[in-house]
Amino acid sequence: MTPQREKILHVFQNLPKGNHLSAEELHELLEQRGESISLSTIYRSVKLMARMGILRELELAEGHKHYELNQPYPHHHHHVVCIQCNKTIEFRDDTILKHSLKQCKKEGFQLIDCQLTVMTICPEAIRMGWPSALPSDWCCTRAISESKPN
Amino acid sequence: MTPQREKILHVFQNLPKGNHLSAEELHELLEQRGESISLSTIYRSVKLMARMGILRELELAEGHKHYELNQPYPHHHHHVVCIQCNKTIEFRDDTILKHSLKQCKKEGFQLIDCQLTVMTICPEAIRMGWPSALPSDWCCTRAISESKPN
DNA sequence: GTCGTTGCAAAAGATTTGCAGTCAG
DNA sequence: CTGACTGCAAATCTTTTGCAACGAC
Repeated sequence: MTPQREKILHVFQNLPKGNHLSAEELHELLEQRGESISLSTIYRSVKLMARMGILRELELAEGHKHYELNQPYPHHHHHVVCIQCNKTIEFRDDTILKHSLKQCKKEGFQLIDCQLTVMTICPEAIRMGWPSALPSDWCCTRAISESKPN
Repeated sequence: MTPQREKILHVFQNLPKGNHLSAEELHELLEQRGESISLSTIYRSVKLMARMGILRELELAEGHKHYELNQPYPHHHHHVVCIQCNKTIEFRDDTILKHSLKQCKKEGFQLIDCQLTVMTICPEAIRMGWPSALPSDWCCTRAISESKPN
């Protein structure tokens, strides 16, 4: 545990529920607080923490990874993502974890994390006539307004 | 449907069960068959097909995406991945799809695909004393021998 | 001193994009 | 002719790495 790693962990622990950060975003956020940490260190730290099971590495179809705390049982959650606009919704379903554990036991693997990612088209996009009527970069108004929550 | 897209689709349809290809691998494979398609077109095509729900875009912790056919119901499957060596095992569990559908209905989203990815440590790595005794690039012998299945 | 960690700059990859040429309708 | 698609090369973006310096023990 180094000061840098503590700061990073601290950010995630105080992140509003449902938020997740990319390495780049985490870097900017720390920059703004005057606690600047080099981008390399951030990449190294989040990767390390993900390997230790402290953080979850999320792949929400945006070309870069997002990280969030790997919450133990009661706060463990999964994601529904719109592949058109990347709008993301969290949901809890503890049976998923049970099913994952079952598979792990069966094969002798040790579980670190499990993520159910549900790729979807959001209601707005459907309403807009997806897929034919929509250019590939069209985005919900809602998703646009939420895309920079910080 | 263009000749290039048909060829790509054809490759996936004839891929042995359980295999998945990166854009790069798909490109090489077509090259070898003398049906060369430019890498750009491959990227554009697989992305398009993933958006249409024909292919699944898999993120199996290897730094690049893999694709496979998005099989409907009875062949739909999920993945257990070792985060140490990337060894991947497929498993079927149809209840996952049911749970995903439930969430989609609840929120009014239209399901394209759902993927449960279970991050684990494989038995070999545990036996080797993970995490302390293992360098981050250590890899199971089994995973090494399987890493180039084609 | 040694070992693990950091920051910087450079490198490495994977993926995307601009653009001109091609083809079907 | 128009619109969609391809191939090539260049660009972009994220992530990793080499290396010298630093700090704890």
